[in-house]
Amino acid sequence: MTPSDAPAPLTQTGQPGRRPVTSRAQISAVAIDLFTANGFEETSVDDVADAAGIARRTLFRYYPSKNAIAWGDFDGHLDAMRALLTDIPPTEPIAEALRRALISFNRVPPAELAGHRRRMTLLLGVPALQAHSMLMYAEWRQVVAEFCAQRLGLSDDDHLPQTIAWMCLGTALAAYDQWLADPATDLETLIITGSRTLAEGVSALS
Amino acid sequence: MTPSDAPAPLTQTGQPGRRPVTSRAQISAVAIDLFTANGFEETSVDDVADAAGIARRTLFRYYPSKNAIAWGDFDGHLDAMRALLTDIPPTEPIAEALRRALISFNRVPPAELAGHRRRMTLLLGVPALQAHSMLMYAEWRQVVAEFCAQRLGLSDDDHLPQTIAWMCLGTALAAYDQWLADPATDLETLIITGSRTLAEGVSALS
DNA sequence: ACTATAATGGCACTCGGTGCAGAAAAACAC
DNA sequence: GTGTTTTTCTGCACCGAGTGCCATTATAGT
Repeated sequence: MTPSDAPAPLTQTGQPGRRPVTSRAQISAVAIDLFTANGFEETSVDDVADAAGIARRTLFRYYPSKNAIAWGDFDGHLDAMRALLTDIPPTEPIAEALRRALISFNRVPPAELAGHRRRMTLLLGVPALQAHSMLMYAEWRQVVAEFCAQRLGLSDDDHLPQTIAWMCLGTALAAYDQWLADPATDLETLIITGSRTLAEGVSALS
Repeated sequence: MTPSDAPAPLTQTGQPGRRPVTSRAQISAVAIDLFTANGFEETSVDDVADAAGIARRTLFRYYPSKNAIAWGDFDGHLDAMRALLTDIPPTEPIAEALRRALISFNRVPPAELAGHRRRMTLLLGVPALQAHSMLMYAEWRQVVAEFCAQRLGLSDDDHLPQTIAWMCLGTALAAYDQWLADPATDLETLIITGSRTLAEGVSALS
């Protein structure tokens, strides 16, 4: 969740060599415009390259695939999530820590909210992107699993941390689905509600 | 989880027209052999078609994509999951119902265990298949969500049923990952362990 | 033998993605 | 300014997945 665009591949001033003509962020923005307006499948990579003012071949040097364009800079946000979790004091119970991290991670400035919504509509709505997102989520889950493992004195790839990471992902994505389906809802409220189920479990329901 | 091969597109005897020369199940079996032996990316669709003794064009009439071949007949198993859930008596608490369904759904006859393992190794290990699987999981989640919604007197697409469905999926997949990583583990035991976290929540851990 | 039906198979085409080699821009040295 | 080095951009040829179209082949029934 919460991908977006950041600086990324910008050559330092003072370095030799030709300057990049554009940026990953700009390409992603242009592409999302096209995808939203004309549909993802209906928009070819050439269309995006043309709109971005670069050659097709160049586009594939900024992004490894058409799917990846829609995500923009995700690695940057992964680092943010990692920082968020490590900054939480060890006194905080693990369920509360995850709840707070989920909320902070998915908070977006009001100015970016509309754009964020458009992007997430694509990522969670277009089948090809739903599928591709699985690969992004895997990295995100790993970050959560590392935190849980550390807290529980286990290894990253142990069963329990991985299970919790999956559940956190589910909590976030279920909230996003609701939020996208109904613009009147508040994403943060949904995440808080979901975190309750995450913390208290399914047996607390019946 | 737990895909496999079933009859699927077999023309009824007594019908006019040419008989199918093979079956979805057979194609999937042949393909998994190739994928496992030579790698998924390294194996072309033509390779699979040749090994199955049919034309490339014909292969795409059995399966809509290369990715789908690895899954075999999933819809059949979806129906099984649906039946499993509806057969559980309403007196059973929801957490217990989900636990039992997860266990039954993922139980495989010992004779098929080795093949199942090979298939799941591909599905959960190859990036392209991990991604594609997301689309299968979506249908599976929907089945679980429908059950939860009915139990809780809510709509299929309400927040809570969808959240629970996501968590169930996570429980199953985390168990599978562990099982594949270490052949000595028992899948059912892992699912039972995961179901505990699902039922009791994360706050029960610290 | 003739007809209707359903599956197979070949061909050409689109599109996503890659390897390669050369052109273009920028910094620096002289 | 000329030349060198570094980095990016671009065009081209190529591969593999997936599709539309149409002819071909096999089966059942008359």
